[in-house]
Amino acid sequence: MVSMNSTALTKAFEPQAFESSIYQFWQETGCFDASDVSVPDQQPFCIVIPPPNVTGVLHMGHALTNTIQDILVRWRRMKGDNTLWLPGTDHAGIATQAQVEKAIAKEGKGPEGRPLSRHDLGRKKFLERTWKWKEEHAGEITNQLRRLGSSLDWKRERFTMDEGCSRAVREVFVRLYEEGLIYRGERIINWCCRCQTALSDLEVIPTDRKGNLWQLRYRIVDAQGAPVLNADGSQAELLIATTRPETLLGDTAVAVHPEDERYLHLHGKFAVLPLVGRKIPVIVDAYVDREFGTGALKVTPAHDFNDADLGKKHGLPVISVMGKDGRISAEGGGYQGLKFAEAREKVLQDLEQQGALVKREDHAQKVGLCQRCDSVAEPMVSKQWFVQIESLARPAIEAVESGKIEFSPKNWEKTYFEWMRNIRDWCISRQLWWGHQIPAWYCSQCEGITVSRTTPSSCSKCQAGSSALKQDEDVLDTWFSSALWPFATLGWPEKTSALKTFYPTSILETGFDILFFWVARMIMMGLHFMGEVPFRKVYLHAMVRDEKGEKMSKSKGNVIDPLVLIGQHGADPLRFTLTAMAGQGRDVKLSVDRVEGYRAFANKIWNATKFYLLQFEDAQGGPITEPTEGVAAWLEAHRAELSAADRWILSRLQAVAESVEGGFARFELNESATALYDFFWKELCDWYIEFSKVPLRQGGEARYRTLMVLGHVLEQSLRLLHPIMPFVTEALWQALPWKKIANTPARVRDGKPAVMTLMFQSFPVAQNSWRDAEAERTIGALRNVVEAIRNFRGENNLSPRVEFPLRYLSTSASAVAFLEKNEAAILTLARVQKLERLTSAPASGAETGGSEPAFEAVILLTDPAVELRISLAGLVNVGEEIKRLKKEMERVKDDLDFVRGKLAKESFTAKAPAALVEKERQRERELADQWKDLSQGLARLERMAGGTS
RNA sequence: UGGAGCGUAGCUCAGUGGCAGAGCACCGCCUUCACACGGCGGGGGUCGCUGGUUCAACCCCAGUCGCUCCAACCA
Repeated sequence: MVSMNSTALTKAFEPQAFESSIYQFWQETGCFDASDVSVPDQQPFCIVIPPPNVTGVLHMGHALTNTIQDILVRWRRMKGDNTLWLPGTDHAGIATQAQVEKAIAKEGKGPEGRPLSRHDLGRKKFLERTWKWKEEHAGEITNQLRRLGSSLDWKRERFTMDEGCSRAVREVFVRLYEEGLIYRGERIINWCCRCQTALSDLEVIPTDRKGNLWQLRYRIVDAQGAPVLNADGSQAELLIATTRPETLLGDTAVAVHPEDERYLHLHGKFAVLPLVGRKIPVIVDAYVDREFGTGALKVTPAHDFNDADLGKKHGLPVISVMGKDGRISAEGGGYQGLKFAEAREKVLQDLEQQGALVKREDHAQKVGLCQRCDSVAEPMVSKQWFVQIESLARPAIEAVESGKIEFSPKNWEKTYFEWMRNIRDWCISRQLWWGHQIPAWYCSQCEGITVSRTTPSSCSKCQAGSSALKQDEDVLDTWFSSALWPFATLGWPEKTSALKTFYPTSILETGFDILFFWVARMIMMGLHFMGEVPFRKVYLHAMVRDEKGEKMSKSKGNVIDPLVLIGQHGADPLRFTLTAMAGQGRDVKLSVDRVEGYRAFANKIWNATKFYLLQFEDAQGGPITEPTEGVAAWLEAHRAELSAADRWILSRLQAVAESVEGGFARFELNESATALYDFFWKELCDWYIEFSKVPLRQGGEARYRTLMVLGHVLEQSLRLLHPIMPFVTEALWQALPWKKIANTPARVRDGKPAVMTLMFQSFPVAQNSWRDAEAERTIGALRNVVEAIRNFRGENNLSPRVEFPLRYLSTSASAVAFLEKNEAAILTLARVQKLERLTSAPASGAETGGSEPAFEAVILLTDPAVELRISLAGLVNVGEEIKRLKKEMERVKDDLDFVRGKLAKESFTAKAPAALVEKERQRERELADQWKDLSQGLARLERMAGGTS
């Protein structure tokens, strides 16, 4: 048996004192380790981590996703599953390369005094540098995940560029190529001039920009180049509208709507491109919007996605006028070498000079920005590798349609379908160095392509030797390797036992922002290569924002650093906050106040446990011995001896266990969190522990019994809380006197030593036999009595130090019995001197002339049905009590009016359920009685006030 | 343009066809022997707006306004 050294509990919750040592204990004793093979009747449960960028730092989004995953994993582990949470990091092509390039640039100057670039180092040296950078930084984020408490199986940690993943990438690439699903082609793609690479559609963020809409005048000619004249003999012209005049250098057509009457006479004619002089056809296509601009548009197939489609449809030539450096290419004639923005100005100037610029107006437009660097992404034609995606998408759509994969929240399925059904081929080549180099070789002899899992020794087309072969310089999109994550990390393409045990994985938990980037692609690749979905359920959490609901960003300076919060308040309060606030379908607006509030909750748990332990040490009559049969069995055997409070808290424990389980199962973790918060604080601490002080003081059997109940409830609560707050619960659980290993996880049965940890205790299951409606009613009544007296005290600003006797009057035998039985609890909780039963209403002192109390407060209760009386002599002046009574009467009056109004309507009494009507009638009677008693009490007090003044 | 989500107390959010809830903040009283990171009490809301369904609507339906996000072919 491996155990932890437990130390005395500090006075208050101090997470810094135990978090790191507890994590170390878990990790060193193998608590996180999964087993490649489940034991009989053990379920596998697996989540693969969404791999964070290897050189990244933990932000709130990571904190949220990993908290949620850790909760699910810890919960399933406690339920006895063979649980694997697989860690790893992503090489993050562009992001990482950019970091290293930045570092190099700072280091020195290259030729001509420019900052040193990767090209000065060369590919080999640069990659060496990047690997070194990766090794230096990789530990940072994984250590941060540890600080959060993540129970990841670190022995299986993977990296998207490790040997296994790289092999999987090559395998997938080659197979898809052989199946014709990967091709190389010259097509329009998004190009980031700053990052100098192609981007996929997803990596370009459409952004609103203020722009202009210009109208340009084109001259119309016929096929022979002769001017076309209007009816009046003037030169026929066409006005087109454009937001990007500089692209006209590459225009190969103008387009109008086929039914646009303004342009019918131009069908089959040609336009002369200003500045360039090229004769281009007027094409007709229903795609053109007649309402927009002039209803005529210029077509630039090389630099606009829609125009590319049009060009393809109409067989237009593609003229690329922009280079990868973001400057006009040789095709641009006199504009060559200008940057796009410069070219625009020059083109406009020249057009104006020629009289071809007709009009300029303001126009809001969308400009695509590079996701990484925020610079404008230019559509241009380029030779790239693509995945032919449609045949991969089809089964991926079906998998969700058929329910083999379920999304939560469900409405994301709609978004998923929408995207998948309109999916475009995926550009997978990137002009970077950091990443998986494309396993394609070009032959200098025959120009053939050889695609191979390993470096080929000869050209597959002409058999030329390896010296004739040159590997493609480009690397694959980072998301290409991420798409293989669920099976590559489990050993694919080898048929490993881990793959057999854990694929398909159970749940994929991530943010909806990478639904298309990652989730959809994993589904496609998983289905294609494993023949099975990669996961059964997808849970998409919301975004973490600041307390104002704004996206956290470095530039806004509103970033809340999870590590700072962990340092200040501990990992558990942060985890609890994220859990409590992560309701489905709603952004998480994180406020530090909230974290502080839940730190107080952790402190509450801490002190409640301390209270219990204190009782243990103070036991009178020798140390308390553990029942040999165990606490749970003891409780079962002694059920009949339990008090109402005992049965009540045990009943409530079942209710909270059910809520917690339900919340976890339905991904409504906030429900689990709030159920635990309310139970632990408001029921266990505020009431049960207060009740328990009476029997604990009493000693003997009552004390023993109470310690059994309290110990049991506390220990079960720690189990229920553990998935959300692993550190503090483990620290406290280790300090408990009696612990048994309750279940036998796989690793114990493997013959390794068992570990004494809360992590492996069975997760409480609600037991209906402990549900006790009668006890819940009793305690409810008891609370009513205590609260009524506290309320009286509060409203009269009476210090708890001021004790007074309480007298009561009741015609209900059960109410009398109830008060007699619970006298001790009432005296303690309401701080009452003594409890005295009256058999008849006392007359006021003035009426009897005797020694009866001069005047009394009257408090009416319906459950229990009693009239409480508190002598006011020396406590409260009559005026104050009259005020209180009047306020009370007002409340009763309002309620009574409401109920009577309801009952007065025949439509209600006739159509509402009979039970409800009866309930309302009952309520009306009670309120009427109260009203009567209160008015009598008030009249008496007013007489008294009159008499004494 | 289409789709989704959200509008409930000063703030952040739960919530249910049957008399509106929590945390924080606020105001009283209390250093009561687990906890001042605490205890007890209190004030505070036309549940965005307008209609409809219903005996009964914060909840269901239709519309409307506002905010946020996503997908987009209006150059």
